[in-house]
Amino acid sequence: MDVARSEVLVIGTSVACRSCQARHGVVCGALSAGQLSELGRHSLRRKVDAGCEIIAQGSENSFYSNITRGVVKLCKVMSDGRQQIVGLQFAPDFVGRPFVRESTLSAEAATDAEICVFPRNLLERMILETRELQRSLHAQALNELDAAREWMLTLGRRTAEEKVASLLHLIAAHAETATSTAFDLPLSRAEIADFLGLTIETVSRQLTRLRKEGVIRIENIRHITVPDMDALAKKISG
Amino acid sequence: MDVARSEVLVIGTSVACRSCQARHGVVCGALSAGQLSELGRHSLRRKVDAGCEIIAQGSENSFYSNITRGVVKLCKVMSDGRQQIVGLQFAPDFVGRPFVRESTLSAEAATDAEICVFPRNLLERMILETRELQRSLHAQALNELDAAREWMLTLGRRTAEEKVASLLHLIAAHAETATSTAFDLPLSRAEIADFLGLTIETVSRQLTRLRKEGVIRIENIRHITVPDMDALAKKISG
DNA sequence: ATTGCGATTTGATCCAGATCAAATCTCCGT
DNA sequence: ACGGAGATTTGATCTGGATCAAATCGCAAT
Repeated sequence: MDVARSEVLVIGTSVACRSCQARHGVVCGALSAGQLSELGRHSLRRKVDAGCEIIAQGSENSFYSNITRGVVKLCKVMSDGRQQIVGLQFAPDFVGRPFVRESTLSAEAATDAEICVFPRNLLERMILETRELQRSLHAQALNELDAAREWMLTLGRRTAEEKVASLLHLIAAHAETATSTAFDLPLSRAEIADFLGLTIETVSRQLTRLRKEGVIRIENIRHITVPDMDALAKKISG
Repeated sequence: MDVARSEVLVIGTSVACRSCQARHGVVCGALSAGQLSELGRHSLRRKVDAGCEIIAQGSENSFYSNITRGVVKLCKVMSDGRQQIVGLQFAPDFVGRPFVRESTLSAEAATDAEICVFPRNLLERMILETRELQRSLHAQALNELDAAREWMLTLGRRTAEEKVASLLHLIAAHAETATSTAFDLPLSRAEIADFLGLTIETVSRQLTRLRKEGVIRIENIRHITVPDMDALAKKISG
């Protein structure tokens, strides 16, 4: 854990998990008041800056988290440096791979974020004890699997323009604004490229192409508006 | 269900699921004797030919299965015909997407196969009733998620030669022979292309390239031997 | 305001893999 | 054995996206 780039807000009190529960964190939302209090005593709330590595690829899975604010990217890197983002997670998702010792991917805050961290052993014990927690984590795993497979279609069979449009559509769907026609990109151009299996140059060219076609407006480098969401959707062949 | 291309072996007796249990089917392996008997009374064993569609994309999820023999491919197709295989499943995997009404992908037998089919409602009730079944399906979902993410790296960032080598490596790992240095391809060239996000021509060229390099021998169109598994692994940049 | 540096865009060229086209190979039915 | 049709391989060419190169932008530190 990169302590230098994170700030621990609360340690070792049952207060720690109130925030998760209030936000229906996948873990905390499934626990009884008593369990929540026990979890709270052993958990901590962390504020992490964009870019902070929460889990390192190849490291031991010694803790898990709930995301309470912000966006987390899941990334796999090859020994020669090529890398691929294999998932984006948003509040109130659970982050971690239960029941496996070593992580096969890294998890990194894509934006400034807040997470609620619990020790591995305690969480795994609670999963075994608590039907509702297992059910809730099972449901998240199935949703992530659906998302991963949808993304496999994008990676394998869509063109660069369709890929970029798919990403914008995905981000818009998770944007917190009611209109969701204007949103901040949680990813840099390089991260977008790593998500789409493209280069930054191609991402940039496709964004300017969508802009010239009038499908999006690039208010500034991190902020996009979509005048007509259907026009964007039409760019993604179903 | 494409009944024309399948053969129902046993219907409506508690015998039906013995085969799943003996093979440690993900579902049947998690049930008590009493539950197994109830499941057996409502399940049926089917023999399906290669190419038989088990679940159609967009259809209602009205039943689930255990694979007891053979290989099943999970496939997504776009309206313009482009398609992507998003998963391969082997015995004793469970096939289906619990808790979702409509299937977002199709499942098709890649080889001749046998599956044990249960009705949706019964299985979902048993999941809610039975810790061990939920645990077991949760574990499979997590494993499929790991596999899907590994494959996203392959789709997004590996070259055609690395992709083909990755596929051969994957198949070899699931081959049932003890040596696993010689195996049958469960997929045609077209299916391999759809799994790797390539065209059949590129798949064919990469296979002959690997053959000319001495990494594989193509005994016949569906049968490969790998003289030195490490040489194959070296073709896949980690 | 000015400098400096990383992020982004834009331009020029290249190339891995797609596309188009044609042989071969397999295997099934007669 | 003989057709014949689909599957596979091989060849020729094209092209979308990569790579190499150079502005330009954004913004934090001075």
